[in-house]
Amino acid sequence: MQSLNQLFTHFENYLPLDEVEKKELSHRAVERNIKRRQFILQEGDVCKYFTFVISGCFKMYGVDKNGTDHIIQFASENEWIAEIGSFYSNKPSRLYIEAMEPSVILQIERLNLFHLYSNFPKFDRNFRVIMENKVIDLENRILQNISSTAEERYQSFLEQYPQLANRIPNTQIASYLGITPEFLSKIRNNIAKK
Amino acid sequence: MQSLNQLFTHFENYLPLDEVEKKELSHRAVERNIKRRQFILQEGDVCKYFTFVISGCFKMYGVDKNGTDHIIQFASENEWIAEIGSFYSNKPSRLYIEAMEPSVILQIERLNLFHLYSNFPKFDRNFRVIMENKVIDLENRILQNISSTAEERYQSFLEQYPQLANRIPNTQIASYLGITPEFLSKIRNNIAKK
DNA sequence: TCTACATTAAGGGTATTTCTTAAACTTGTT
DNA sequence: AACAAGTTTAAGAAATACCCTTAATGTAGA
Repeated sequence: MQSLNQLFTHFENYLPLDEVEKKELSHRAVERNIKRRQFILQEGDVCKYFTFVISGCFKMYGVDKNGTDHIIQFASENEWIAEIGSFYSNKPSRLYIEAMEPSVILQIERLNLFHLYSNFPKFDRNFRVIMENKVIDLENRILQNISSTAEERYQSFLEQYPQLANRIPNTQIASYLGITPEFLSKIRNNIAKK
Repeated sequence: MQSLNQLFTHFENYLPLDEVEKKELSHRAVERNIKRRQFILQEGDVCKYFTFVISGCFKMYGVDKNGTDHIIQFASENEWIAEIGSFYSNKPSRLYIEAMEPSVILQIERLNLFHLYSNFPKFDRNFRVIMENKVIDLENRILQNISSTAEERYQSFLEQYPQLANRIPNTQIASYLGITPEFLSKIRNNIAKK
């Protein structure tokens, strides 16, 4: 299956899987087609899957008391997305994960992932490294958030995710940066003037 | 050694170590006493150690172009601290790690940690889980940062880290929250009035 | 132990950033 | 064609930074 090969290739960035591991993984990952605007996780539900994006794009976000969305993470091709807290604790999620484009994903259920972890230590290793990289990204984003103006944050977003910036609406970028769409529009206007 | 027992106990929260693993770990962890204001990592240096705090308290922070500190993380008893990006890539760190109190730590060097990972898969497992928990914390903090006012962020800091709040100066809390000390002072004044 | 220096906390006034609201306009979707 | 979603503009309001002063508290050295 094409999608599985893409996932195997992804693991080439870490410790590559051997044939037995590939076979085990292929038995435990399920491919799904997701429509634009379709949810793969809703607030109140338990996050049952670790999701790998084959094609398309997702956002994970929380909704505040005023009904405003706040995007914590985007995930596009070859990225993992899950509400980890809910996934491991089996408790209801406070977050949503929603497709921003028609997408294809591979999903691994909790017990299946546990099986891989327990029988093939390479998965512990690879996911340790995947998580470490996520920690690095999140710490950088925190530093940005507490030390930079909205305009600086927008500029670094453009530098860090040039592909995403062309793909998703500015309203969503504003939500990710923690500013209003109106203010982002003003920022873009300022930048254009320079 | 007392410190090592404290570290072994910490691993009881994950997959507890067996005797061989404890022995290996004890050969590869070095205890150090650190003075208040002493750095265990400075900007431009490579982060050579994964550090476990036995007692005392540290901050990891970046300094912006104006010379202002921005605290990314505190670490006190039984917490890990490292500039992971620098540690694994062997590249110079952009961050500092500094003791806020006289402290005792256990440090593991990169190659020693790699040895543990490679020979005792339990370390991959345990650090995978440690990293996952860090990702959960960081994602919560991001959500707070992009969705709440400074006063709300301060209130949740007090709820989440009541011990720390009594231990460290408000200037440092302000730096962690991404606001000026003056503004935090005003927030505290507002809260007191209620 | 005492003094000197540095750090911390609080407060006031002004400047800047960012939000809110509302409307008009454009683009995309069905 | 019709509706929903995204973008822009603008004015006033709120949040927060910046700069400065004073007072209290810690800390280190003679």
